[in-house]
Amino acid sequence: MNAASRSVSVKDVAARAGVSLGTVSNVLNRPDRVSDPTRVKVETAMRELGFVRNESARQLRAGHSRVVAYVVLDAANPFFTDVAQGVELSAGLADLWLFICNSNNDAERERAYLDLLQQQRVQGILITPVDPDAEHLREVAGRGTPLVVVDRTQQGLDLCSVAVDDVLGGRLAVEHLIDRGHTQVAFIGGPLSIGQVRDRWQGAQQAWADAGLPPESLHLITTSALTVVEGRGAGERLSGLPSRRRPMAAFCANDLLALGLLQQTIGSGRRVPDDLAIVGYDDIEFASAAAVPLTSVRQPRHELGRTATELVIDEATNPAHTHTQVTFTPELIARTSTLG
Amino acid sequence: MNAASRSVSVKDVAARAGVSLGTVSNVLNRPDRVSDPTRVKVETAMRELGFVRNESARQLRAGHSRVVAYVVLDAANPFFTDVAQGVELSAGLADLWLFICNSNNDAERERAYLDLLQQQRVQGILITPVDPDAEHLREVAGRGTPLVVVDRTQQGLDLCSVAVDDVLGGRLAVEHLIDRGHTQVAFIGGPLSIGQVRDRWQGAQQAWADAGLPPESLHLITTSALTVVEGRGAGERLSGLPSRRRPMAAFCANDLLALGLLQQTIGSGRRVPDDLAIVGYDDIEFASAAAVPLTSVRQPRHELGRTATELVIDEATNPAHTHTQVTFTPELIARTSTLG
DNA sequence: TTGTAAGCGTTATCAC
DNA sequence: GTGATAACGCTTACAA
Repeated sequence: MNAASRSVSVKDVAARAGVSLGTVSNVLNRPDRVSDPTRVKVETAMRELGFVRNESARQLRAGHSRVVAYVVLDAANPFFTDVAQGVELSAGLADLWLFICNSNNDAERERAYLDLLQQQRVQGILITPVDPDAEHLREVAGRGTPLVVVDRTQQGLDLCSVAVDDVLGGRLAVEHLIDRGHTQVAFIGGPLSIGQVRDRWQGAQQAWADAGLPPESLHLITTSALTVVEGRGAGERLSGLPSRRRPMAAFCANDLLALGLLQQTIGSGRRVPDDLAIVGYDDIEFASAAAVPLTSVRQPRHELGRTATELVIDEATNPAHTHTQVTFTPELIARTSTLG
Repeated sequence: MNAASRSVSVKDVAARAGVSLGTVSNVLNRPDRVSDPTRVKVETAMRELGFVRNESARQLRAGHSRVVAYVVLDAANPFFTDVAQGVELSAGLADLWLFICNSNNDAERERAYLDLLQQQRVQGILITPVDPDAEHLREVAGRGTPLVVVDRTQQGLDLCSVAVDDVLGGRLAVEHLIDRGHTQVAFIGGPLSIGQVRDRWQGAQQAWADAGLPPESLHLITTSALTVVEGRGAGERLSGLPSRRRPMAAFCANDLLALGLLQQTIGSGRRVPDDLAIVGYDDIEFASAAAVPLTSVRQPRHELGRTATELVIDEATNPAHTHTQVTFTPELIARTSTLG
């Protein structure tokens, strides 16, 4: 029971039990090949000494680990933890354990985690990358660690990916607002260096053009991050516009922005959706639980996680694996924030 | 570049560079002892072969890893991801990397993760346990893996812990409501098997008794989980009470409950705080961003994470380490949901 | 049924 | 400055 002591090895257990080291290993790995009395002796010794198998040695021998890792952009965004839940579920079925790593939107940290995980020889890496085109993602896969990009499609065919059609998602959101009769709409999101934001904005523009509406009545309001605070800021900018030109509807690039916008709108005495209709994106749990339940574009979060896990396992175990790009279809969930 | 091929070892690099294996190791660990031309040759070989250090072998040799893990109760609760952020920050300073594991409030999963992490010989484990008195927590520490309990105080002195005084937190919340003139208050939370909930409820009762108010006017409304959905359910039960006996104020055991209650209250046409004052607990970001900014009891989340990390590092590296129980003081943040 | 020994990839010690 | 070698703890043939 002394934390400072060297850790107990199979050799120590063998000595204590008065058997050879191979027998101890047999107790651990093929208990049926060991006689009952011997087995009991060994198990007793293990308990008495507080033996804990050394996974490094095990893995060094076996050549692979029982872990998959998911490197997320932002652990505080419920969207990613929901995807992670999907991963956990299907990883568990394959007897794999999940470690979540937070890159915090920092390319340096992302790289460092990727290096560490490769060195650990994890079974596979799932990642929502800062930059899906970064060379080092391809290197990882090339060096033998299966890797799947989550929430971004890959243009190349040299990596697996699971994603949602964000252009379509943007379309759905704006078509819905057009259906509700809006002719002045704000798109709120940014920075545009984030691919997801770019795609949703593009979809919004397409829907707008298809409806024959003039481009200048679809307003772009960029933010510096996809957070609640930025959403409130965008609301203030919106309020500042002269009422003639002020959009009566907003499509936010994610739900955190939409929740911030919602709060600022209600807080300044205006009503949702009467004074401002709001559409979010992701359909996180807080969206339906908002003071005014939020219309949002739903992504199949658990399925993203599940599919990504299946792909990474296939890449790890199936010699005939071919890289696959899976795209899911988003769905608009209409609630009070646009329906009144 | 073939994912199926055996992974490249120092031996392969040595062969390719035409040097001995020891020299390759020197390039990696003491580059100053190697002549420039040799170093360049070796580095080139590494690049060409796509060499990735094997952490298992490294760790087997070194005896310890560069990882700390934080086992959380619920990865989807922003409170825990905020604590995790504090951990990441200070772990980074010690050149340690953080893996987040989600027990999902399941004692079985918690155990399995603890086993895996011990086997991995991680530098230390931080954990918000399902049951802080569980024997296996003590066993972990006893077997040599430093372990710190986060967000629960330990009665025994045989483990490190960092926590917030939840009894005091409960007091602060209810004293605030008493100050605002309330004489009928509901405590909403559960299940009471969760220690945090028990402590907050106890603090609430103490404040109530100290003010000389009758126990029957402090209503206990238990929930089956600390979630938004349960908060809405509690709101419905509250609405169902005859108006004479209906409390005009509620103290929720965490912010997720409070947000659910807030939504249900506003959604059913009542006003906050005029018809119902609400106090939450944790002060997560969504609290201040709610439609009615939420009065909440703030816990120093980042500091919890930071301190826990420092303790676990001390336990791992300082032979004179003594187990320490750190308790932080919570703080009431008064906002519109009680102030009007 | 049990014991012996080789080897996984790395690092560090010691000769050269 | 460089190269051979032992050791870390475990698993698995194979020998007894």
